[in-house]
Amino acid sequence: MGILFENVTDLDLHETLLCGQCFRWKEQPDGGFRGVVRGRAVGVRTQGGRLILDGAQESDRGMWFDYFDLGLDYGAVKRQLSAIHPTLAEAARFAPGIRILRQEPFEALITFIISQNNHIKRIEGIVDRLCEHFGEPICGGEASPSREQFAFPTAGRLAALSPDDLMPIRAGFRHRYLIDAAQKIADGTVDLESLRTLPYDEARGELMKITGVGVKVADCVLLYGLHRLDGFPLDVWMKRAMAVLFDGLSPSVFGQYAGIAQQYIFHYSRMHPELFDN
DNA sequence: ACCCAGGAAATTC
DNA sequence: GAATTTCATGGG
Repeated sequence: MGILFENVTDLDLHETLLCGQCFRWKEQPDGGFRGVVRGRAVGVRTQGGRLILDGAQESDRGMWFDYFDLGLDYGAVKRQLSAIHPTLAEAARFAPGIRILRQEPFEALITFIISQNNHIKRIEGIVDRLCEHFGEPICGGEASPSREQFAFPTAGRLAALSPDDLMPIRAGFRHRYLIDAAQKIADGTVDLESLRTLPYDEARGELMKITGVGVKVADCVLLYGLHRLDGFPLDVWMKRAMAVLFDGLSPSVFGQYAGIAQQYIFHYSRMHPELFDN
């Protein structure tokens, strides 16, 4: 069981899955990755221009095509972005295989609430514990040599909990934010799917109805969960990068693919922390 | 002991 | 209103 995509370009799994946009893919000793998307546990690897999904069902081909954003020509995007600023061109050359995944909106919401004032390493640990404690165990799919795999928890399941029930995941002051988010999704106060087409500022405003969601987390949810590529999350790394590497330039110059530019710059900055020693 | 982490809420000025 | 403090937790 598996799915094969041929002639895949501009995709490097290491760059795409470990650049800080997602938190559930685990690198394997053979260089592949194992992870869970929309309740499907798979292994993923590349061979030249081939993308191989071990344990995936043929009926999910479209879902995986969308997840890795294979319908967008990232070569063309890079040419367009690289013409805007030489440092952006360099950042894109540094990790030319980054793609913006189409993650589940609710998962993006929860994981980026967890991300606030936190390290990526610790975010991954909290998300793992969240799934192990409150996600449905997955049967079938990719054989799991080490450990059972779990779907990301549903909003309904989390909405029924109280903040103290989250103690085992050790997310600290974020527990009440997570429960508030789950409740507002479960009861329809915030409709994530409607945010795909809403004007950007209105979509952001909807997300900010949730306690614990400010401008930055909202921008991350819109970019990584709803594929709003015009979003440009400004975290501590990006603020430093714009100030130091782009001389205070406004992100608006990056246009409709600003979100992709952001990911090149974020990854480039994180891999070159010495640029900001002062 | 002290500092910071893909921020945002609560408090204070 | 704008600036500062606090919020759990863990690693350096």
